[in-house]
Amino acid sequence: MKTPGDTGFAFPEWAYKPESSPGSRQIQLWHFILELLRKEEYHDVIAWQGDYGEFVIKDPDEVARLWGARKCKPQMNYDKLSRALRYYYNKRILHKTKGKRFTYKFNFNKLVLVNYPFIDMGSTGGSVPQSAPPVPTGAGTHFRFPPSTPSEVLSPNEDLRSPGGMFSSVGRRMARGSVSDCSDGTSVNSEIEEGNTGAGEERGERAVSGGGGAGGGAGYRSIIHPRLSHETLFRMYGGPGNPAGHPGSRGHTGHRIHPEPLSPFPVSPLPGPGGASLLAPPLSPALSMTPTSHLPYTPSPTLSPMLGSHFSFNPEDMKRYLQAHTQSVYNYGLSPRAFLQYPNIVIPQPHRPAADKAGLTAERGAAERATTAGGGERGGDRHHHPPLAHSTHHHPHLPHSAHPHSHSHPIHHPLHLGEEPPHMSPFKFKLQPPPLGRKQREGQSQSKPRQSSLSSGSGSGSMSSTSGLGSSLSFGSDLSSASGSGLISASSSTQSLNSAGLPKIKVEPISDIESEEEVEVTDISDEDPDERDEEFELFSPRHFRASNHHHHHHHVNGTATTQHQPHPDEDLDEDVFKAPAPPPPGLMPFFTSQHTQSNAHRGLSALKSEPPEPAESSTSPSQMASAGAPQTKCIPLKLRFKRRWSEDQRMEASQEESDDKKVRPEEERERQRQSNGQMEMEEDGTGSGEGDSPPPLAYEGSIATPLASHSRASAELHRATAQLSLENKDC
DNA sequence: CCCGGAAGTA
DNA sequence: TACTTCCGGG
Repeated sequence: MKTPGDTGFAFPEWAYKPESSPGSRQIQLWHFILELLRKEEYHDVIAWQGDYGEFVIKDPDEVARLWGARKCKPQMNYDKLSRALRYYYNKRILHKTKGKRFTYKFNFNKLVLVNYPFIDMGSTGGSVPQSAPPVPTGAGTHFRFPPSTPSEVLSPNEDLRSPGGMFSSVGRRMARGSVSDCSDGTSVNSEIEEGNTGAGEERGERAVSGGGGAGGGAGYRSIIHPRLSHETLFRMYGGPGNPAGHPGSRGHTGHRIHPEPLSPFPVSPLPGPGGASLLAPPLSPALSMTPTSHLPYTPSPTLSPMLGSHFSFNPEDMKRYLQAHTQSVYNYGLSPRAFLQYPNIVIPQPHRPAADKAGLTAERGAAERATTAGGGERGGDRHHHPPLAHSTHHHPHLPHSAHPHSHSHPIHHPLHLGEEPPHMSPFKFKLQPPPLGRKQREGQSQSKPRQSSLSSGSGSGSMSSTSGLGSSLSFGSDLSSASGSGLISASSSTQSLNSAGLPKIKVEPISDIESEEEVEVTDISDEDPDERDEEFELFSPRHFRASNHHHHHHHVNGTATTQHQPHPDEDLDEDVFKAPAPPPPGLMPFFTSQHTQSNAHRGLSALKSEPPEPAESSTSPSQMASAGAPQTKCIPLKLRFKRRWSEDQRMEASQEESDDKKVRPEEERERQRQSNGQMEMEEDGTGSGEGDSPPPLAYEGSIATPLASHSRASAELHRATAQLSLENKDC
């Protein structure tokens, strides 16, 4: 069967397709929507509003018209367009915000991650639930993926054109000419074109093409959140101090960690230029990749460019990446899941950001024109965001190739990355308290299951985002996972990696862990496991979960155990993408720690990583479940399901879940209804694949692979990832 | 308005 | 694959 493994982490095709074949690919609706959203000009017709990633189509007809123009489908109307949008539900690109007319919400997890794996949404808000992007009203702010600016900077070579540009470039393109083709041209392009805020950028059309390979690893930009950003960024790029870093800097100051009330996205205001916002280095999709999902489309080998090479990561890159993540984890309590992928790597200790700030330049700002708009919008929200300026001129330039680092940390062996011994100690992650937010939200939500919600306290119908959430998301699940401690010695990475030595990661357990777990467990059962998961898709658990689910849960006796597994398919789907990698044994434990463990445990067990200590054992949910698992059992399945559903629906945002339909609706449902107990079964086939043994990871190979491949791969990746070009020419 | 199946197109 | 078109149903 497909082992996802082999593909490894391919993203769902849809995610990058556009990029992959820029020319040919037609623009996708979501790209288009984003494009419109990012232009203030169109605020009258469509704008960010409300929660993270939520946008409202203020003028459906106009949007449809524009879309139709873009696609040369004069017959387009909102009804059709909306149908297309509805298809995104399954893809999880969007959700409908119920109750609000013409309001939809992006699931950035999927989108962003997909496109920019590196971005850590998590870091950001840690909290950002999923969609975080844009700040709602703020014009400048939005999240422009690609800051318009600098794109060039980075990629002179081009591969990436996109980083900076993904959208921006796209937009630009569209605007420029591409759109025009439609005869009627409804002005679309023109409109779009002009709009761009980004005036600053003109960017010369990018010379994109080229593929110059030169870049080597260089230039990726990552999208990072402000929080991480600096450091991370720097790391990624190389020296902090260097120019490269500077561009983006946004955050100086303490960065806005706290999101403004309005903007969910902590980051949102990316600094334009330098901020770089969000781009992710193409490196490894794997890591973050989480995303995807279930799509029916499995990752076909075909698609990804990378396939051939798989992903090869340059060790360096990986390292950086890891560092970044680590850092984020460390700092923000993100889940470590990322690391799974690279068992061998030792993660350097994250440094605390404190210092980094220095580097940042400030954003500057300003450009937003937003002010004017007022009339149209609904009023309420608006921006308060800091203006961003595009600093066009000073581009940060980055060294694309020039990272100082590149050589600086040469990696001897790919595997060896972790030269520095990670300090074990520090690595515990205790998460800092999450900024807040999500939990509250969750709480609310939990309390009120969707529909009923009204009653609950929210009082006002919308809890709307801002208010409550601050920034963080719920770490709940994540946390737990994160917090877990584990000691791992990667004993064997199955892979060949360790040739030299494997780095081991050791995590020290934090005392509270257990408690957490327990709590978690409890919670889960009670509350809603799903929710958590969902929320975090990004970070966490899913990976683990996915695979595990099926297995260990089983009906353990009635107890459904942690997850209910209502939708097996879902899991599967996700598995496909997310779980793909068999967790490296060694690591697993690490991650596993909490609930993770449970998941992990399946894999691990096979592998036999170190067993958690006895004490811990208690923690693992699975065990608990099996053991006594009182938790779950208490709740009737139906209830759980019900809950789940309700939540599901209610959480539009949350995303996932709905999969079942797509895949095999019928079966699933039945199962759900009937047995909760066993639905998993099937899955396991998948999951287990063959045994637990994880399929070989793609990256492995790559990693192992010498640089050569990597360069190529990276280029491809970059390209793919980076650019979303939307060309439309074809009408 | 919104949903989603079904069929068709490229 | 990603819609586009049509459409019945809520």
